[in-house]
Amino acid sequence: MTEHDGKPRQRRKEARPEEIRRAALEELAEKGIAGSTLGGIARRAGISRTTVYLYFETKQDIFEAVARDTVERTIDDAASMMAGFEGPFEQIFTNVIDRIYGQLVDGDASVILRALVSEGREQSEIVEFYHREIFAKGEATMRKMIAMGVARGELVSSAAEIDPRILMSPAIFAGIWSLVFGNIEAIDLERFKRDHVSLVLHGILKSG
Amino acid sequence: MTEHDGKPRQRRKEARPEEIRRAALEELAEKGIAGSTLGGIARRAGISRTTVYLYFETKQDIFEAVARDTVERTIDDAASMMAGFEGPFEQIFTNVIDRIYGQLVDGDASVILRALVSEGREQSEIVEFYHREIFAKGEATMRKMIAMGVARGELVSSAAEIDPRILMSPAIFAGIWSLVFGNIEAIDLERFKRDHVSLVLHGILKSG
Amino acid sequence: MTEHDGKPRQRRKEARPEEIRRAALEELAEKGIAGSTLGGIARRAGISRTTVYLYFETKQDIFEAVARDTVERTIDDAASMMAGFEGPFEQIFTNVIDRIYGQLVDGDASVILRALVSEGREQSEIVEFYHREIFAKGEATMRKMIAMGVARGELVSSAAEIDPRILMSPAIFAGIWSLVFGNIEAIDLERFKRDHVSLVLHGILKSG
Amino acid sequence: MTEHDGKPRQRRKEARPEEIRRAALEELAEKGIAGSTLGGIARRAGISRTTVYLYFETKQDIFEAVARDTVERTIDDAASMMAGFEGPFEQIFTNVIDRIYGQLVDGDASVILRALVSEGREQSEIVEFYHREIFAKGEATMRKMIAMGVARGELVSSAAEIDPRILMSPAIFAGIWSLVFGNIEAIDLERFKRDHVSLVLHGILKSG
DNA sequence: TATGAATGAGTGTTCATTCAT
DNA sequence: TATGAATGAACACTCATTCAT
Repeated sequence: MTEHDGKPRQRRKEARPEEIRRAALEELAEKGIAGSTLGGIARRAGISRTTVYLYFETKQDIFEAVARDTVERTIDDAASMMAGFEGPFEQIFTNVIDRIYGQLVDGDASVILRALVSEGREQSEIVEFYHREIFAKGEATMRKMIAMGVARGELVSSAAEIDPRILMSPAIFAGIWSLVFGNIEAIDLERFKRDHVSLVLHGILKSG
Repeated sequence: MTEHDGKPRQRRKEARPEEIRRAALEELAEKGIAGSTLGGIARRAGISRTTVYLYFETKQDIFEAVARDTVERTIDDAASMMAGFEGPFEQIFTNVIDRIYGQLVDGDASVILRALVSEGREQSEIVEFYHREIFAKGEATMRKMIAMGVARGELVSSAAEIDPRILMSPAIFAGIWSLVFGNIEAIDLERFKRDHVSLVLHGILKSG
Repeated sequence: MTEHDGKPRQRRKEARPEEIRRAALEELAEKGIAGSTLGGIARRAGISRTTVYLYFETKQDIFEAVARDTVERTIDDAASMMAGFEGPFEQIFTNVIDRIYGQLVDGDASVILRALVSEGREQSEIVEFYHREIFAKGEATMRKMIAMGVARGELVSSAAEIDPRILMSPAIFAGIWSLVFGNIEAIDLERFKRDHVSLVLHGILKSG
Repeated sequence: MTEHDGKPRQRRKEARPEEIRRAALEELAEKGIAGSTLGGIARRAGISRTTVYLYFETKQDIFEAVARDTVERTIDDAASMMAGFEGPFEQIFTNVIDRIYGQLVDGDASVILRALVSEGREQSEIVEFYHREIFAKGEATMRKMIAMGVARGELVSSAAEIDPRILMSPAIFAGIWSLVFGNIEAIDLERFKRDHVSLVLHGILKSG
């Protein structure tokens, strides 16, 4: 039994890499990184197993490409985030958080996140890449945003000291929760986001 | 070359399952779920590969047992958390958060967490188990704690409405971060915890 | 389709390695080193492909073992050659040549010889091994024999200067000829040996 | 990544087959017959893998052509050998032997020789071809030469009975030795040739 | 003529699992 | 209880060859 179903050979040089990446992402989402096979990817892409090797040197390469691809889109999205640095802090922050959820819960990034957690060995180049390109940059952006809020007098000055990753933790949590427990107990995302923002802004203590 | 190295065959059929579980946890921590093999587990346990089958029906079974095991210990720990429901809310919360970090960042739970994320298929029984026994209970506990804080007048009344998972998200995040990026950029855990608690309590907005 | 034909599992721990080596030698003889597959070896040995891995770590290992094995037997045989260092030179030489043909033309050594020629990359450990254990030793033995002949006054003194490999070249040639052209034009071995000995002893020039 | 590197497409359909043969010979010399790939040949020839199929039907065909090609050159060379059938036998023989070494040790024939030994299946057409065109003819030539020597009274009459292949065996041996052990222990070719000729002419026995 | 795209058949190797003792 | 022996299923990857332009 072979992967592809014997359709006439189609020449799709341009489109293939993208198709393969998409197929790989699908496979990844469904089977996890351990369960993903080249055969599965090929089948999803509608090509033969060997054709994959025309575009990628190795299985690892495919997944790295997928990760990079997703990263790039995430980065592009992040860049557009920067643009909206106007208005009151609350609005900006809400906006940013919204974007993060879009990527991490609904978008492809959640699949990559899972792969990262699964295979995350420290020596992996892709892990370093992700750390450098996504998390470090995201952290820096957050820091800048907070500094701005402090400068404007909207935030308490101690806010500048807080580890910015804490401010976005609930989004990561939501992404993982959806992956693992999504079908058992889905998160009411809108509410969750609202609570997230509200907590970050006001805390829960009475006096403040 | 076989797995076990011929150590004196100790007659401890009672202890075996526990030994295997411990070995599996080690293997899991070191190799990740994809890289874990029965042979590796057997070697660590000092027994032969086939002996494992006397105690567990399948590889999957072992890991489920390990997860359950860890869960139980986590639950016991959680139970002890309940005891300390005295003093001001801030102190209680700090205490609880401390425990969670202990489990999720330093303890065995992080290994299970990774496995959960890696292999987490919704249909998996172990996922349901984990959801039911850990997260749901943890959520309930948190909710109770908050309700208490509100009742005592320490917390804003709207706190009772907040999804309690948000309050512990940074801990989950820290656990995952340590697994994935731990060697690239370690988290200053004490500071992170302090920031976590502080944020949850006060938020970052000025007026409060 | 698997290799072995579904016979009940037989436990033959002791005998297996030898059986596998024999199977590998067969396969080697029939298919050459390029055409030899693990599956073929397994089939010949009447076991499954994976069983081979219980006894050898890699395909390369098998062939090295086969080569070593054959070498050892050849060496043992060579050792027994030494014993016969009595009688007139002509007789001794005839004896030795006889042995060499036995190994190189009829025996397993021809198969190894072919493999050596086929795969003989300089870096290969097995090539060095063969050179050191077989050819160098053989050369030394020949040299000793000739020196003895000279000392006894049976051989011209210049014989001691001749590269001893020349004296056994026809045997190597016959071995290779049999491998390559054996079925097209078989060598009349008895005659060939007689001619070989005669040429080495008397040459073809009239005066002498 | 493709094989050819986009050099200006030269219109030389005449030259192509020859170029491919040359490339194949290179590949054969470097990688051996097992390690030779169509891709490698194409790359060396500076064309694409599929272009090869315009000139040769199959990989096997290429190698047969290469062998034939080399054979032809060897035959041409052998023909020129014939011309020099003047002078004393010793000189003629020395000349012929010299030529054989030139082909078999230094020349392309050694590469073919190795391939022949490696893949030499009896049913192979190329083996028959080689046997018929090279060895049989060489044998005949040698036989003629010896007959001449006997007729002239230079050689013992029994020389006519000797299998002529024996007389050239050391050359074959030297060719193979160089291929296999060349890097470990090179042969001093001049000396080897001298010894070879000397042995064939005089033998090593004292009285003669 | 020339080539890039595509593929089927095959290879060595790993691993969870079963058999026999 | 414990284990060594054995195996089937699977997988990543290679390569000669064909298709379509």
